[in-house]
Amino acid sequence: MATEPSHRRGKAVDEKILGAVIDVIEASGTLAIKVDQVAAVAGVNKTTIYRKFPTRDELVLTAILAQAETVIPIPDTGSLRDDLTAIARMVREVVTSPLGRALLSASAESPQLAELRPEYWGARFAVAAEVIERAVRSGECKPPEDPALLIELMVAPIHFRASQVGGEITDTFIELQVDRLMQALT
Amino acid sequence: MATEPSHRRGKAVDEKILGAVIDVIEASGTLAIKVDQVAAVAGVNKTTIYRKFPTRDELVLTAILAQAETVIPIPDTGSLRDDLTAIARMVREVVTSPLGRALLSASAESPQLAELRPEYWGARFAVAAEVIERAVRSGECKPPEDPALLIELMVAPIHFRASQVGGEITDTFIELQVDRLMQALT
DNA sequence: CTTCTAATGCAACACAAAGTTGCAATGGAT
DNA sequence: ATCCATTGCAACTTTGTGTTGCATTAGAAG
Repeated sequence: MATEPSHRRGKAVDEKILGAVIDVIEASGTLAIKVDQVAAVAGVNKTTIYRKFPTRDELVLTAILAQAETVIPIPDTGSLRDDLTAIARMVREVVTSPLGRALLSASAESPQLAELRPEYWGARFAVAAEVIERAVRSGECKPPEDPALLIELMVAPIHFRASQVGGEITDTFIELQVDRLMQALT
Repeated sequence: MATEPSHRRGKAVDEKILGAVIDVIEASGTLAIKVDQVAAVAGVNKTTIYRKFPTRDELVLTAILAQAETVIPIPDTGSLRDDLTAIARMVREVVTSPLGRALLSASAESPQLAELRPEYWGARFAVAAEVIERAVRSGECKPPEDPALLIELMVAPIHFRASQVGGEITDTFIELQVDRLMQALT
C-alpha cells in the first residue's frame, strides 16, 4: 500500500516552520518578518523554507491560515448576557494582543486573505450566534431575524476602537455593546 | 526683513513629492510603494526625496498626514436622519475606496500614526457630532450623553465590515446603523 | 547683468533582505 | 545494507533602501 509518499521528515518540519513564523510575528508585533529570522527560530535552513513556500508572503499567509483554524471555545454560562459578555471580552483580548493585531492587519494587505474573509467571519459569527439561538430555545429571549448580524454589530465597535480609534476598551464599553444587543432581543 | 530662508524651489517640490506618494498609493492600492516610483511620478530625483524625508516610512507618513488634513464637509440637510445618512455614506465611500483602505491600514503598522489616532478620530467624531448637537438645539431630538460616542458606534460597523468581514455595505446596512442611532436619541 | 548660494540632478556606491542554485550530508523506509 | 527524498550549506543574483561626492541650475541680492 502506498504509504503517504514523501513525508519522511517533511511534516514535522512544516509545523516547526509555521510555528516559528507565528512566534516571530508575536515577538515583533508586525507581519514584516525576515525569512532568516524564521529559519533561525525554527532551527532550519533558509533553503528548506523556500523549498516549501515559494515566497515570503505565501509563508506568512500559510502560517496565518493555520493559526486561524484555532477553535474558539463557545461559552455556556447559563445566562445569555454572561455568554455575550464572555464573547465580547474574548474579542477584546484578541484585538488588543500584539499577535491579534498583527494578524488582523494582514487582511488589509493580502488580496488572497481578502477572498477568504467572508467565509472566515461568517463561520465565527455563526458559532458565536449559537449562544443566542440557545437562549431562544430556552425561552430566554425572542428569536431575532439574523443572529449572526447581531454578533457582528456587537463586536464591530470593539474592533473599530482597537484598530482605528485607539483608546482603552473598558469593561463599561463592552457592557454597552452587550446591552445594545440585549435590547434588540427584547 | 529675512524673507523665508531656503524655500526657493523647495516648497513646490515638497508638494509634488507628497502628491506623487498619494498617487502611487492610490494606483497600487498598498502602502508598500517604492521610492523610485515616487521619484519617477514626481519628476524628481531620488536623492532629492531622501534629502527632505530621511526614510521611506517618514515619507509615507508625512504624505498620509497631509492627506488626513483634508476637511470633510459636514452635511446640513435640515433633517437629522438625512445628515446622519450622508455621513454614513461618506464613510462608506472612504472605506471602500482603494486609497481609503490603504490609508486606514497604515495605522496598524506605524507606531507613530498609532499615537496620533485618538486625536485624529476625536476631531472627526466631534465634527460629525455637530449634526446631533444642531438637532438638539432645534429641538429635533433629546440631548444625548455623548454625541461623539454615538457617531463612533454608528460608523464602527461600516469600518468593521469594510476592513475585516468583507461583503457589500448596502444602503440597507447603512440605514440600519442610522436607525440604531436615531433610536438612542428618542 | 553679474554673482553667490542653496536646491537639485546625477552616478556610483554600500547595505540588507529576498530568492536561487549546485552539491554534499543524512535520515528513514525497504 | 541500500536507496532516495529531504535537509544543510555556501555562494550567488536581484531588488530596493539609503548614502556620498560632485556637477548644475534656479533664483535672490547687489
